[in-house]
Amino acid sequence: MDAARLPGTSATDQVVAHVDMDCFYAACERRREPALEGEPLVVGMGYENGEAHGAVATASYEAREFGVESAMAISEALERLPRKVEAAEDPEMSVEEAGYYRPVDMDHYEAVASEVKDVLHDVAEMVREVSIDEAYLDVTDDVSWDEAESWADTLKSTIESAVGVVASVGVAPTMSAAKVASDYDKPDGLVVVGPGEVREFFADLPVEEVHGVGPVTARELAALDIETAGDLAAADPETVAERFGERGLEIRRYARGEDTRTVTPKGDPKSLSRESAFTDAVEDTDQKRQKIETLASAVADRAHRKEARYQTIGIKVVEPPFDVNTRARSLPGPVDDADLVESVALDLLTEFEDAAVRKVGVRVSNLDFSVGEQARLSGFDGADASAGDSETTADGAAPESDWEGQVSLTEFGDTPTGRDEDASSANRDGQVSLDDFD
DNA sequence: TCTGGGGTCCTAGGACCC
DNA sequence: TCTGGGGTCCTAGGACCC
Repeated sequence: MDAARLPGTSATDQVVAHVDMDCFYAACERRREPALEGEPLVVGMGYENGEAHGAVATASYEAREFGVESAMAISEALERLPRKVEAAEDPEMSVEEAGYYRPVDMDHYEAVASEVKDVLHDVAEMVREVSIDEAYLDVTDDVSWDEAESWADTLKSTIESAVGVVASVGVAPTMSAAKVASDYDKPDGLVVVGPGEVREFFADLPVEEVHGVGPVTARELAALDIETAGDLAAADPETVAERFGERGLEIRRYARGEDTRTVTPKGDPKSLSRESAFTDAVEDTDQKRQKIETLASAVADRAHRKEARYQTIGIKVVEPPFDVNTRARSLPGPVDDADLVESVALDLLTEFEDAAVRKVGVRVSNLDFSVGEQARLSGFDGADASAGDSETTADGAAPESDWEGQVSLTEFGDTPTGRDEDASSANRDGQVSLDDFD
């Protein structure tokens, strides 16, 4: 709480910039296809040229004029904004009232994003990359409040000339205010909110603008007559806490301009997943199993490339209309084993054998980035190869290798208490067999 | 003619331990 | 036999973000 904010170390002393690329996917498409400049442009996820499935990932501002919005079904977007080619062939349609559609091409966007990130790392020591098109910069030591606006303007020009895409930038004393500021005057925005101006800046904004307030919370807040960020800032903390818990107090603090978070680099991921939707709901077991197998192998492959081992394997099954089910199973210790991901995922799927399913996903979590090379390099000589306390192993036996050269799972009981018994029972014959997980 | 896919964090209840 | 508290881990679901 406030006690943690000692004088002189308060997070409100920061100068934080939030950089948010405008319509990033669309901007990337235009960069390599300049004819799209100024035209209504929709980039669709799960979209293929000429098809109508998928959803809108990004709509250019010109496309938004036609009512096309992010996350909208492509089929609906097409009703509001037909494809240019079709409009050209149909005398009933006006080419003026049509637009261009492109499928998402993540590899390309990643490449452009890395050019942007290079610029950001050039101008700031501390950068937190939030997503492909968004980052926070801590420039406290380099930029005074007097210089903030011209500094941000220079940054915007640099990005545009070096990379060819446009960013909106917000500068504020806190991360939450900087984020709102970057969004305030989009596109091509530049908003500086000085220290002491944050509360006033928030006051009249709709409460949904506060980071962490989504549709559900906004609706519940409205029922309490809290409709602006100013209302939330002034709300009775006990009422908010009672209704929304700790999260409620947090969004209230954000609305008050109180945000003690500091800009730190993004750490290792907590989970990795892949999911995929069927064109129509599917009941056929083989189709479901096949998709799970594909996703399992993709997830395992990604984890392997990232040198992440995982202790929990899970699936997600979405039943129509949007009934999300998740199932997960934890292993006695972290593994890197594609076959195991597949067999556990398929086993978890059996519960949904008869269900109509519109989408499935596979996820690995409880990730461990620390042990992989150590286990290999240490040669299983009894050194602590895990992040946990191997000396607390129940039987005190020396580590032994099991299948695929991994350290015996008994070594990975992750707490000194309680878990070792589970681990050794899964390992009763001194070897881990796949049967233990099936 | 029905909405991608990739994440994070929080909460609640049960199991289990001391 | 009944009664207590503190703590961790696990699973499942939900809200939110981009």
